[in-house]
Amino acid sequence: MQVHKIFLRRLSVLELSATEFSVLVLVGANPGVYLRQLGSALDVSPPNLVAVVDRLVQRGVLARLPSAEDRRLQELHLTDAGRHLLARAEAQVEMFETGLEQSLSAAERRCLDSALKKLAAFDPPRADPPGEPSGDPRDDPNQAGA
Amino acid sequence: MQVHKIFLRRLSVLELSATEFSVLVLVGANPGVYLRQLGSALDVSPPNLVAVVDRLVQRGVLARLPSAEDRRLQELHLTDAGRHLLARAEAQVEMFETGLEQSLSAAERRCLDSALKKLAAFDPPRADPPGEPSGDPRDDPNQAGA
DNA sequence: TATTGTTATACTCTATAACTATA
DNA sequence: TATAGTTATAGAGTATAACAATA
Repeated sequence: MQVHKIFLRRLSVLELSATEFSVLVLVGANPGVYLRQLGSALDVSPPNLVAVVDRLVQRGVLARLPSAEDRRLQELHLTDAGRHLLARAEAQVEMFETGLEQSLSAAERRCLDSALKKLAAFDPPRADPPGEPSGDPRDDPNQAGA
Repeated sequence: MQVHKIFLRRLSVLELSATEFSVLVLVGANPGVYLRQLGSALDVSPPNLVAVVDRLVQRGVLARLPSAEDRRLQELHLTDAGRHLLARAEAQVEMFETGLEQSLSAAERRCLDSALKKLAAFDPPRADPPGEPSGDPRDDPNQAGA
């Protein structure tokens, strides 16, 4: 979480949130993606993504182009300013990641990587004993005690 | 982040947020703490903590007792129901942590621990080149490009 | 004058229902 | 009817200013 905070601070230098940065990266790598595709890739619902795209469009870094085949769709593209901003952001992030990597040895990086992969794959053993979620009637709330 | 999500899901079984759980743990370990002390320990501002405490008091797990010496202060204590809920929550968390630990070998745990400690201590090299934050006038927003 | 708990307020994120225009 | 983008709205989480009571 500490590392994530520093990552966000780096992006904030360019007035970008993590979501906005992700949008730039994904649109840059997939010119013409549709809003819904972008949203499912980022796990952001369409209603919430509209505001993000709006802001980036008004900022002049993103453009909505109507699709020729299906007039419900709109292709998302980076503008020239968008490509420039993305390049600056990626430079910031790369610098950040390099700094991070250098604070660990090669062996530590390998070990961390493998440990985190295992933790990310962790599927918790279901352990809901037949006790009620919270409305436990035996929990009569009464006096305090020091 | 994935692990944190699972942690939150465990607590949600008892209808507890991470902050609420922290409050129960800290008040349980420090009976009589004041709201401001609690807030600075949790990095939650007093205005925001009031609502959290309100909810736990109304739920019957926390109690506000007026301080005898300074009538501006209020001691926070767990009720009997609060101690019971805390015990259940700690059991959930302990089960969760045990599951996590068992998905790694002892060597992996040691290595992960040391690597994360180093990353948490990471202090980013200041790298703000004399470029403007974002209002760069040379970023004239113009046409898109596929 | 300073401090504790509190109210009010605002701004971001997130989540859901419903609308429009297309298909 | 189904889908894409959109609007409106509500709920959390977070941040700041200001207030009453007390020191």
